Amino acid sequence: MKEKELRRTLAVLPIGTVIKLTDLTARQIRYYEEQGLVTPKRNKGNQRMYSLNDVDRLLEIKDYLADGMNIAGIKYVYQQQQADQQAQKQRPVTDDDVRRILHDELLAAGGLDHHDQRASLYHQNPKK
Amino acid sequence: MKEKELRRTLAVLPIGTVIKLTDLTARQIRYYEEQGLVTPKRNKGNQRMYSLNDVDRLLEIKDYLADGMNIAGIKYVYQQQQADQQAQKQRPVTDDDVRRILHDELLAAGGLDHHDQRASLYHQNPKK
DNA sequence: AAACAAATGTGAGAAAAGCTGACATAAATC
DNA sequence: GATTTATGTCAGCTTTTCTCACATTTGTTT
Repeated sequence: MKEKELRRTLAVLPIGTVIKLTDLTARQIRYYEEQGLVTPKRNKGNQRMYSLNDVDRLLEIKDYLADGMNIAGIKYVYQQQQADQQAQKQRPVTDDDVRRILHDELLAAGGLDHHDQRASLYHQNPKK
Repeated sequence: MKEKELRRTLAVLPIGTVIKLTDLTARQIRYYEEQGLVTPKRNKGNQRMYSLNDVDRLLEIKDYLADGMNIAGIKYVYQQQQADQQAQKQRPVTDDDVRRILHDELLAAGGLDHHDQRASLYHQNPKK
């Protein structure tokens, strides 16, 4: 997984932050979770921790609802997407895939901005 | 400012998250702030909120300290960097700069992954 | 219209996390 | 051996988050 994606999946945002970022209420956010639309991690104290991807997901949900779709509909959309992804995994790799993957790898290799090798968010050092 | 940079400057991480990310103690993090090495924002409840850039800064500080540098030294380094940036601002724009800027802009224009135009993390909608 | 379901509001009581300020301590430096 | 530097620890208080329950609103169904 590329470092940018990693950063987007890090569950580091408490619900208060998500409230500000999405302009949803805590009640709404927890309700959408109850409905299985988002699944935040929990910290040691059992508090919900969200990733940037979760925030995007919540903004999407907000949009869908504003469009008149109901939660059952949204649930269906996400189930469908997941099914698509599963199917994708079965599909054999084409030449075109190879080219695209190679291209992505090159971008990733050149795009890092770590300050040095000793300590980094994404590659933890062994404890001393 | 490009959206990636924007994301890195968003002060959304409470100290508990930063502790996990940096493996520093709360005491250390607050002490470095006391020494002017980081300046987290505060939320409405007066709690410190850190950005990803702040986290990088803290990891840097950790490295410097591990290298035997003391806080006065680190302070000096950051003052120096800030002075450099100030000087940079005075300098006129060269042809090379223009090329680099144009290149960055193009990358940014093609690299966005917003789901749609209505709601987004980085361009808030007007309240209804 | 009455009843129902969906989505959200609201409040209580408890737990977790964060704050400041003070004092303690280990290691390095004078 | 006295100071300074960097960090640990504790106490008392505030803020945030948790779950659970009940209320309200709006659109749909009998």
